[in-house]
Amino acid sequence: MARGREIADEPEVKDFDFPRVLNAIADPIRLAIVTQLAAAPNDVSCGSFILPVHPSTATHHFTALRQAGVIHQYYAGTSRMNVLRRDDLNATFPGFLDAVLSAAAKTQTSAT
Amino acid sequence: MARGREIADEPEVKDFDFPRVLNAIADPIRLAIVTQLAAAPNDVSCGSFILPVHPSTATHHFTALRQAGVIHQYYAGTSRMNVLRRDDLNATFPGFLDAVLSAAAKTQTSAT
DNA sequence: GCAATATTTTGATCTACATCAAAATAGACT
DNA sequence: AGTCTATTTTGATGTAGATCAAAATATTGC
Repeated sequence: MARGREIADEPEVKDFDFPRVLNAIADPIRLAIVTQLAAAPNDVSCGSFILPVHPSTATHHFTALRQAGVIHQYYAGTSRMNVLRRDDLNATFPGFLDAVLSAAAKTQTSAT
Repeated sequence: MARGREIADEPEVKDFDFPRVLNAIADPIRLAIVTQLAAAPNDVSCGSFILPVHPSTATHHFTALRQAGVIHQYYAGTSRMNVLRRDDLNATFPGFLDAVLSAAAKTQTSAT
């Protein structure tokens, strides 16, 4: 325990809003975050993503994903770790995440 | 024939760009257009959609959907008809359209 | 050709948000 | 406490795009 404090503004599953989720992943940078996170075997710290933007801009994108319910974040030491909310998304929007990931893999994201 | 002229800026299937498709349907008005179109038994004229925006704004949204490859448009008399490019989308992004439609049906679009 | 209907184009405005830089904060370690 | 690393917050800027109103265009039917 005490692995790290939770961030409080993640929506519960019952409050998931589909347009908001769509808007969150529609941004190329954020789609890159989601695909890199989905491909990683473990949780990923913010700084480990390969993104073509300034760290402060990346924070903004992580916040958008988190507040839409796409990712979960927690502190681990000085790093902030990111987890894809696969089960929550699958339960609420069946098939959506998988379809997005396979579609994104097909087209060049160009935001790496 | 001469059922109506085609509009020339619709992308071919091979040129489909997933981030662009995502961005197209991420707008609440455009998502409403897609869901209403998917639910309709026949092709739908622009004026038949129930949308909370000015007609000239609707035109802008139809253009975004068309240029992303989500819809096909053709003239029929004084009306412009809209068709969802189901087969093209399914072929390129398998499962994506169905997942979006069922997810959109679950959450209130609020843009009707 | 003229009128009526449907849609688009143009022009203008306004807001959302993606971006960066610099300063501030948080935790780990010595 | 002080330093180092990681990330966020604040502040400022710039641009994309959502919106409406008014004028223009297209097609049908008289």
